[in-house]
Amino acid sequence: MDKWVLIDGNSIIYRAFFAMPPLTNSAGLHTNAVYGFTTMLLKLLEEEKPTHMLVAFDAGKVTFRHEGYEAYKGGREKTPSELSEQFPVLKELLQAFGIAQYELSGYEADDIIGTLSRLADEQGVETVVVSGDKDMLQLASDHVTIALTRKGVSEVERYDPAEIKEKYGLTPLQIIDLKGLMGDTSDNIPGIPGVGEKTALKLLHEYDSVEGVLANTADLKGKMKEKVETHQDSAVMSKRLATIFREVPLEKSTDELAYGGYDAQTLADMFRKLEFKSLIERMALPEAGGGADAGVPAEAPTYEVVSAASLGKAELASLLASSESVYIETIGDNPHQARLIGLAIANGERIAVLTYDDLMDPALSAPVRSWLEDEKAPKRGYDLHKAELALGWIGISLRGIAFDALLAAYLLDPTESSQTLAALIQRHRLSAIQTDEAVYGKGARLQVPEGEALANHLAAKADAVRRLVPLLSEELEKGNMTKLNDELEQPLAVVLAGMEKQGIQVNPAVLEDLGAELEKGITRYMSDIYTHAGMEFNIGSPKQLGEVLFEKLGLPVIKKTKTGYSTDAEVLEKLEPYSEIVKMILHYRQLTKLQSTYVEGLLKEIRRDTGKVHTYYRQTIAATGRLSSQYPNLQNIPIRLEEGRRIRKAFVPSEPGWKILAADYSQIELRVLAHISGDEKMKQAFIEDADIHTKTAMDVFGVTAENVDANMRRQAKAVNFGIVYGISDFGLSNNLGITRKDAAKFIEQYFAVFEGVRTYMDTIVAQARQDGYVTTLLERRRYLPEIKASNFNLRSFAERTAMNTPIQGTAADIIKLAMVKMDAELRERGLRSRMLLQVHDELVFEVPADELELMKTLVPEVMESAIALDVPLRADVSYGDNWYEAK
DNA sequence: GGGATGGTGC
DNA sequence: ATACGCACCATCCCG
Repeated sequence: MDKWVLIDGNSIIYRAFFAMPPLTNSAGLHTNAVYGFTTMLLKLLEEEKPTHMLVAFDAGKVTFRHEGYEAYKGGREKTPSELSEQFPVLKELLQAFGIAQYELSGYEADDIIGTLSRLADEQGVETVVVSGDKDMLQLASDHVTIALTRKGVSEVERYDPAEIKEKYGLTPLQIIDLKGLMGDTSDNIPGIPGVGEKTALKLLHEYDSVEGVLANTADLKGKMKEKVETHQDSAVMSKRLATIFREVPLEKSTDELAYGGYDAQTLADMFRKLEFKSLIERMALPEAGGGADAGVPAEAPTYEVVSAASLGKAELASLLASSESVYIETIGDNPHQARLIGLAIANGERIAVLTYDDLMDPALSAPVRSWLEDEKAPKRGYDLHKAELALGWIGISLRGIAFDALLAAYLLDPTESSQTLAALIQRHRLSAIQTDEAVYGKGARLQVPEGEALANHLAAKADAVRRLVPLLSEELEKGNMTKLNDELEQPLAVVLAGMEKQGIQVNPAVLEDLGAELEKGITRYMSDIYTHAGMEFNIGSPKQLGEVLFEKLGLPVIKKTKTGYSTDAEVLEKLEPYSEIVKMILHYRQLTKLQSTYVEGLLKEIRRDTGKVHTYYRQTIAATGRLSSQYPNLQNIPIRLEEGRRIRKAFVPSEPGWKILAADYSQIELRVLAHISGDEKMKQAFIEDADIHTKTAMDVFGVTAENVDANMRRQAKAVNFGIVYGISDFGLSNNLGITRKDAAKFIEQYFAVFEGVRTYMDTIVAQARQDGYVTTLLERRRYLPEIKASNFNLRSFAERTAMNTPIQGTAADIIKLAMVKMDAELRERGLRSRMLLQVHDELVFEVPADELELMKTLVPEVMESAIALDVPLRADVSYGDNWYEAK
């Protein structure tokens, strides 16, 4: 199915020029209009996925419209040189994109587009016309929609005939009449003086067209009649000028508009010239600078793709023995439900591909299965954690994972948003492969190809992995992260997969009972809220809620969001004194949150076959090195409020008589801070195992332990938290509800006591500025380019990150170490106890009765000895019949 | 389908 | 003229 996108080049570049702030590259070339144009192009490419594309330009100054009306487009300001110098640049850029461009002497861009859109109509090709000019609406039809720039350039508003009808009450062709009547000052088209949009629309609704109006001047009255009658000729001429000419003698065939995608290297070079660094990043274009070796040619494959079925036994065995990489393809985000598509195994010469069906054919796949399960056969791949789970659910255990390109790429830059294989190999300037989206489609249009197309794609990925492995290994080595990868993250991936496959039992009856109870509360609050408001509305809609609270009930507006009134909990708490309805809304929110996210959400995640939920820990998401948890997220199960905490009663052991045992690190982040800052006072506090917040209060307020009241401790606690997050007076003042000045004083007092902490904060920021990155105790790294930004916000954010990441990241390192050690310990001791969950500073196990006593001491022991710091680590352990009881 | 808003955890 | 760090997921609402 073809899709054409036709762009009015002149119109868009003008819009872009005026919409964007001035921008120049270091050579002094203005680039703002080109930049704006580019962002619009990218958006169009992504959203429309055109098969054909054309940017049309006006050619020269004189067009056929000037014949008979020389003043056409007269009175326009001369194009500023800052813009005119960008035209040739834009044309060069379009070439780099591989997008066709066209101009024809004597015609305007409108006319070229009008002619093409006529062809599109005739051929029934779906087409989008992009312009900033409302005139274009006359081209709208069943097949042609018009996208007009709204504000800026990248935002467009689309019009089909129905929408034009709705907005103006006109057909597309009547848009011409509209302009005939009202004129257009920017094109110096006169229309009928004194007739604006309002009047013109009224006339057209009555008489349909310019001709209709002129034929019925008798019906008109007074001034209006006079105006129309005296300017009849002007109206007719204006209509003619406004009519887009749709019979331009094009010298281009529509085949020449075909868009085949851009060459990443060419585009990257162009962007580099323009200094569009953010776009290079965003599009994951090859990084290294132009020069002689720019433009890595897309090499012809150096390998042979074969179906495993076509290989002889010996051939397959030899390939497996010499394999350098494996790519295992799954479709679907949740690996516990992902569809296994197939796999490709590569050595330098040959790549064998097995489809899912091949894998399910025992005769054919036996050697491959045993290779996959062979601990001693090393596998180098991409996202083998996910592969291990997907394989696990079809009865194949993946063993012998030696290297994972995804994991390595994450360690090399944990903030990189796209770690897809396609992005990775572009970053390493290897010859490109197709993106998954290009091969498989997405969303509703997801369609996995069969046969050769699939085999080639899997093979390309396996080969990409094969070539990436040595590059990534070397980079890890350079970054001192080989050990982190080989001895912590990689082993952890296997431990995590084990926990996830094991899953945790959830008792649905507990959730259902809780759900029924919540439902009652929700119903009650809902009706109370309606009564109070004097109307029914959707309480869950911040928009409607805002209208009720701030317009109907007239409560004071505390805070606004981009789109309207803010109604978050912080705002509502401030509104409590004004109306009883506020508290009801807060309660309603609490209950519906529990109901939808935790009761219904969790029930949906229970697998019928196991009665368990199997979360998926993602190891390559969080910039600090923490894990994240999905499907369901088991790292944010409520605990703070009793109502929510009861959700935890549903998490139970999977075997009768077993217990849930949980152990959590006490103050691990502050202990880490004490260690890395070396602050003597703080270290001493932990060595004495004091209550750190009380101790902080004593030191900061200069009082004895007995004189620390609850409020002082609360404030000290807030400061401690602030310190961990990279403190600012603004943040602390916000949190404690005190003035910024007082907060600043508070922080100053804190630093006066904990001098070592102050020194650490200063040093780490300076170090980040010098190195461009910060590290954790185990050499995990995070780059902070914005630490040098001139923008205060960006820079401050980077500075806080520099303070926080080593702390949060080291804490993550430590619990990860504990997990790997714990897993080994359970194995070596032949225990049946199972590690099930990790919640950042907590580990959750299920434990048979006869191992309970042992585990109560073993778990904290392993956690506390995971690493030796200058302060002791402490883990508290508890257990019960469910997660709630283990407190 | 995706952005905005809001809320849960550590 | 100023958002203390890191996540995931629900609903609403617009296109």
